[in-house]
Amino acid sequence: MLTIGEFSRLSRVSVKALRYYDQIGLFKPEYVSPETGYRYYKVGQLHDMLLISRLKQHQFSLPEIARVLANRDRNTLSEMMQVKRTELSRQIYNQQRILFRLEQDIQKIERCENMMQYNYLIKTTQFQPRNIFSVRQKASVSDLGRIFGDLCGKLEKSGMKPSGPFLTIYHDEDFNHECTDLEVGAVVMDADGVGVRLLDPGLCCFATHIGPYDDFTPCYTALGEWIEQEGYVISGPPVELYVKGCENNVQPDEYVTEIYLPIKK
Amino acid sequence: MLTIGEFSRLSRVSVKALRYYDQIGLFKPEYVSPETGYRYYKVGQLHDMLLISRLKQHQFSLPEIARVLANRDRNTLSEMMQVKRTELSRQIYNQQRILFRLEQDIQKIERCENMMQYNYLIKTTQFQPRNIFSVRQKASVSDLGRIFGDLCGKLEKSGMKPSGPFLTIYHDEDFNHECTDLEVGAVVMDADGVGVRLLDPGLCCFATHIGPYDDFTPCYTALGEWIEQEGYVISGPPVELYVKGCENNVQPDEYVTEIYLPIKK
DNA sequence: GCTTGACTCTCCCCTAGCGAGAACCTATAT
DNA sequence: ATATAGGTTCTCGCTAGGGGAGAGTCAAGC
Repeated sequence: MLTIGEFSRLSRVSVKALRYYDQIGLFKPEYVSPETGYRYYKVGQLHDMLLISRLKQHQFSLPEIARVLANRDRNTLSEMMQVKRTELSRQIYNQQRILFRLEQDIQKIERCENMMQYNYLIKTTQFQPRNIFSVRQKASVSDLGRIFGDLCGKLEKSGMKPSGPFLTIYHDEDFNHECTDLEVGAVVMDADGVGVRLLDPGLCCFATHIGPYDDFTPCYTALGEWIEQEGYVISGPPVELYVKGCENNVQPDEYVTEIYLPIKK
Repeated sequence: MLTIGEFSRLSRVSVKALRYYDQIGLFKPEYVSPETGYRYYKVGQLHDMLLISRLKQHQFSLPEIARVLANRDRNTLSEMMQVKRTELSRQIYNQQRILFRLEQDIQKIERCENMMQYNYLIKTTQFQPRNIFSVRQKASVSDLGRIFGDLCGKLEKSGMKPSGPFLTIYHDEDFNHECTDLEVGAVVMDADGVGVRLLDPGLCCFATHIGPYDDFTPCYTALGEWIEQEGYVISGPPVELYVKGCENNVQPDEYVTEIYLPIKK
């Protein structure tokens, strides 16, 4: 039998982690002295620990590891590894995008520009009623691309063709990046189909944003300031209208997006 | 004045986060009603929040953001952004390595091999006394590369040339990936220099590991099992001897490493 | 004035452990 | 047999908030 320290050295897992795994029931020592509380492991347990730390290296969460340990067939494991792979490569993609934007901001600072400066134009307009074909669901903002893919599939199946830009409506009251109440859609001509609805008309202010889709937050901020200045109040969920996007074969730097906020006095 | 929900919508920051920032003193609402505890923000605060969420997008920690807000000169910010950039690109590199290893394991599973199988050979030997030139410090395992760089610099300055492989001794009793007591060194001939010391001789068992440096854990496990089988006890810190590494111009797949554990009956 | 629904508050638990501190246990040396 | 060193135990606080419960508050409509 090995003490926790000996087991830690052989398994290259910290004592803290071993205690924690015991506590949550993921991996228990062979024997715990009832008097002293000391944990004792046997050498044969090293193999299981090896699997656990391998999975941890692959960025499995502890509940996921527990699931692997519970049903030790090859299929479950293989499936979960595939999922991890896509998850991990998406993470890397995101990190790379973050790095790119960080470098852009570094350059801005070195050119003594304001990091937060953006090009936008705020105007007010009477929002025209438009027919939109849309799906609404709770999802993460980073899933928007996938949701648009689904939407295009549904559009095609319904036989409709978009006659105007794609758009997103943010229905949630308090914004949450991970899980927000999204409605994504496209402006269509034909109104006699499933899922088509009229976008509420009314007074709006909107900002025109030129550039990639990375971050529209400054537009929202500017709109908020403008609304207060002019003495209006927000009266509905914001709408993002992708006037010129990748589907128009233009570079991200030339994307045009309009961000609408319904307002009233 | 805006309620927390309105401010959340305009700044695209969750209500939870806003409350948390208030709690830790990072970003406080303009006014808090003493009776109801309701938080009220003013529109002008949106700009500061914009900076905060931008820094958060760049993966700044909240204490780091607080430091930026405390001294708002361009130099501090620029410096911290540079640091973040190197940090982030290192993270991406690590993620890519993880992904690569994950994919290797997926292939192993698909070929119905055991994910944990490794090639190693366990032998016992009388460890010869060797002169080593070494530095000892507490550091993270992932810093080993850097520490070896330092060591090479010091070696050159001292005029000594390594006559044998590089090595690492793990002095910590309980292993900790982030901060462990490492001694890295190289075997040298000349004994009359600073920092040169004799490696303790004695009975050892060792495993020869062939392949990249990703993970020696299975070797430690195998050594532990062998030691128990043969009725020995570990009597000192483990030593990793990089017999054939990148300095010998061989591919990672052909690296040879010997992992020693001092033992006694 | 009252109701109602939307909004907000605080409090507690969750991630995957690390770090520090106080108290207890074990093994070696005398 | 005991002193000492060093390993081991426990608990609390920390990251950066998310999720949910239960209760109080605000504003609009009747």
